[in-house]
Amino acid sequence: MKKLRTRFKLWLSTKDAEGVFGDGKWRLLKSIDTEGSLRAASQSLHISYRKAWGDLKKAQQCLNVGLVEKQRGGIQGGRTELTEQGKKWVKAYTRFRSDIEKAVEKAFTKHIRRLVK
Amino acid sequence: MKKLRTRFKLWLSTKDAEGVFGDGKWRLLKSIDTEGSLRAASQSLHISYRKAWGDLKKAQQCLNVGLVEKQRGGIQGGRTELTEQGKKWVKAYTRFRSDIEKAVEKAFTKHIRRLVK
DNA sequence: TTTGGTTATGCACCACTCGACATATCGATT
DNA sequence: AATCGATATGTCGAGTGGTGCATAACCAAA
Repeated sequence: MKKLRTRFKLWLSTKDAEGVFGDGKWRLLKSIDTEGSLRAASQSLHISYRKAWGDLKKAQQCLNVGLVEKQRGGIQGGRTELTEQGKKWVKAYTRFRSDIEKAVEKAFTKHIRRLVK
Repeated sequence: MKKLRTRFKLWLSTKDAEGVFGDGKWRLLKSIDTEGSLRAASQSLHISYRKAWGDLKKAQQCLNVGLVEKQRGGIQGGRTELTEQGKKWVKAYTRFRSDIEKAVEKAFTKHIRRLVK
């Protein structure tokens, strides 16, 4: 028997929209926070700017929350920063995700490991 | 703020293959157990027989475990039943998944709910 | 031995997602 | 006002996974 590893995906949805927030958008927000711009964040994550921009738009629209503050123009072209709300979301989701990660490992050990042996 | 719902996907992988077991294959095994055939199981789950067959093959090959016993021919055409190992997998994964489901709800309440409020 | 419903498997097509482009717009600084 | 790099947004093509045939093999019962 090959060694097994757990995998999981976690996200939030509304009645109208699937995937309004999840690991991808969480990583995006974190990256925006450290990089200071949407473009730099997308490059850092190795995803297209197009996708990053779409994801961010979707999250903000569906959650109806201002996660970031964007600015266009200027000599640096522009910037994107997390709002206080955005930072709160990152923190909360980080803890949320961490709890699940631990639970997955624990449950795997408890229920699957012995079966696989 | 729209009401949020948690979503998660759970699966197991090896170094060589992604998704050797997970919610889909778990549901498939459960359905095989109640339906008695792969065809009936796939119809019950509203997935194509083609996919069900492929999923089952992949799980058995990658886990290197005999999850089902199949029989072809006969007046009823054939049948597919879970082996003891298959039943053990279903039970173990059921408990595994249930633990995660509870953890997700709990963590959501703890970390996200108040933020959304 | 004919039949019928299932397992077995390849292949073409389809829907969906994402990435790559192509532009357009913005605006503080020079 | 000219510049420069980021935001904003549509589109088209590639990759992926699933569906829908098509077809073969199987075999207990009639």
